[in-house]
Amino acid sequence: MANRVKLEDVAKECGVSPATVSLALNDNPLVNVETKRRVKEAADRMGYIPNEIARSLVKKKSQQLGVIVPDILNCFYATFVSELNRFVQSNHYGLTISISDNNPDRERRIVDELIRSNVEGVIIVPTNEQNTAPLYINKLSKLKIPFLFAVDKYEEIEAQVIMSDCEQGMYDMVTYLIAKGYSDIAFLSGDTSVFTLRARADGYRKAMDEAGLENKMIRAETIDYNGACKAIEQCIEKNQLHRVFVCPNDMMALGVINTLRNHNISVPEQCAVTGYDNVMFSTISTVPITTVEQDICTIAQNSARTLFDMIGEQRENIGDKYIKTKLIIRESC
Amino acid sequence: MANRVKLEDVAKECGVSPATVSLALNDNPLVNVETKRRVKEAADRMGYIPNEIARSLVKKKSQQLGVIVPDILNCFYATFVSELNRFVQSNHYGLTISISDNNPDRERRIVDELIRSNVEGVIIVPTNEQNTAPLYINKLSKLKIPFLFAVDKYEEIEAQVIMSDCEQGMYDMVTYLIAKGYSDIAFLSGDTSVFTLRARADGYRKAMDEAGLENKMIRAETIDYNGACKAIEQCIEKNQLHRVFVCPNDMMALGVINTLRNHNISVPEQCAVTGYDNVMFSTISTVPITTVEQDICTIAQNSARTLFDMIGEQRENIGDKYIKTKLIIRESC
DNA sequence: GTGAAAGCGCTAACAC
DNA sequence: GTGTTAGCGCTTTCAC
Repeated sequence: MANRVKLEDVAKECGVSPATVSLALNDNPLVNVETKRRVKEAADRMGYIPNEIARSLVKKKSQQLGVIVPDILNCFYATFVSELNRFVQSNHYGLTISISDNNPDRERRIVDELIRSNVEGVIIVPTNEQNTAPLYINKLSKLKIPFLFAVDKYEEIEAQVIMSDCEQGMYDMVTYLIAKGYSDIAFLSGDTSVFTLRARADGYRKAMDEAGLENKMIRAETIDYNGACKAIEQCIEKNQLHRVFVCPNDMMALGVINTLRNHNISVPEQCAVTGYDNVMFSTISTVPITTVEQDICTIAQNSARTLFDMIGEQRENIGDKYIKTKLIIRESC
Repeated sequence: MANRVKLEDVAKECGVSPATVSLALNDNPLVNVETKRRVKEAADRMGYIPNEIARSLVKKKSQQLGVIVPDILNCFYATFVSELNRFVQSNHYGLTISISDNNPDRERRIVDELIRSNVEGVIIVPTNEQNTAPLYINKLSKLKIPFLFAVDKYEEIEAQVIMSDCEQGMYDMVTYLIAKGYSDIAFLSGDTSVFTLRARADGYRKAMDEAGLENKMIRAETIDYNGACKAIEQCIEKNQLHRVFVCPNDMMALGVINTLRNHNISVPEQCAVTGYDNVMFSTISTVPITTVEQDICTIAQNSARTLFDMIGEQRENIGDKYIKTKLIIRESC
């Protein structure tokens, strides 16, 4: 970062003032075409690279957005970030990607860092931990830095949210299963402190209740692949299998399928299984998994667009958005 | 970014100069303890947040590193980024994560952006495309911005590289298979323009040659799940199955296993299968996959440490590092 | 111990 | 059309 060619050097080389160089390089129409050409040629030849830091300082605009995700190893979040990145880039903004490691405290510190580095807006994908009233909300509001929550939400917090309508998605799934003639439908649940998960359970209950069927909740220790495997092992031991196992995510569905198959229980013939999210795993399973797709691209694009709107118009909350989900029917049920 | 509390405001509030506030807040021992306390209290009370952009400008240090990965959806790269992030953070640096979408041109543009934003060093995970002599190398060198390649490399380029010893890893795997008594061992290959992939094929050949066994290369159109499925379907059609299918990555191994099982060919009894990388998929398969683990954590940490060294000591290339791999034996062979 | 002053590299009025 | 000037918010000599 030392001894770079700067505006002044180019100016001297061309025998004009730094101001003219600045205007020329920014294609200001006021500058004479010939001068512009000369300046640009010189800048190019001298290997001039503008210093964005200096530029940001004077413009009071960093041209950067921040996004915080709990975990980049989770395909779901990774897809979100990937889409968001594309969209933000195409709007000539930069995206600062931060990882909270599912730690609310780390999330808070990241917000601080983002503020210090002058991002113009922040998209927060909540951790899967309870977080009643993060103080950073106040900080961001006070500084008038637009922000919103995406993919999931902290229920107690009043703020713009953009996420899937997970309850409806699960309702659609269970309704479909019932229409197909199934009635012994169990739901693999887990820690209910996470909003989206509770929403999925609610969707299941609603559909079952409406059909007059009995709710059958199976509690997994963890809501992941291993948790599902263990839960099903127990069902098998106790000889309490159900005709359908509805899972709140695809990883669990995969765990259920693999465990059943390893016990020579055929899917979908003896037991049907469904997932949620439509991540890559759901196609890669030995039996492709019927699932509910969250339109993560739309969520990402909507988040970015909304944030840009908030930045431009100083508009605050424009009302939560719940993005429609889509039933993906494959062979596991 | 407007109307924030700044150093000057805190100075006025405390009746001292901005210089003193700056020193106090940075815990300079020259400042009187009592003054320091007063200043800190005021800064805190007034909600002062330092402006990193201004600070970077004057210090000529951005306190940021940049990393470029081809694709954040790939678990492998995601793990790398995740680890790198942790390590960089703990060194009080920020990490700018950029995604090249496997596009050399985009990679070049990102390097430009990183330079403009004054990162102090860059870690590049190459795209899977040929890239004989990216010009950005010269740019970075000329500006004395330390950089290195990690995970994979562009063969034609002279630069610091940190990656797994993939050839040795595959050699170990095939040697193990041979020792186990297998002899009809086929290798699923694909596009050989990628260095790491060619290295794996080389490791296979070396081990087979040494044992005096016949090389059996099967060419897949793409080196992913679907490519592997198709390739195996063809083998089955032509009735050309082999006793062992060695795959250059876990996704392909999974494709092979699922395809075989869907044709009621048992793994590992009738056909054994091996993977490479030890990503999550390899445990999640119906038959846990025997694979070669790339120690991605070590690669990430080594990359960061080396880059920090280069930044600190203006040291250039310190010789390539090839990280040892590890054979992970599971049930697929 | 503290303050005054200069300046990091750039932009944006306002002159000319 | 182009140059002059005054900062953006902070750090860092160097006086006092």
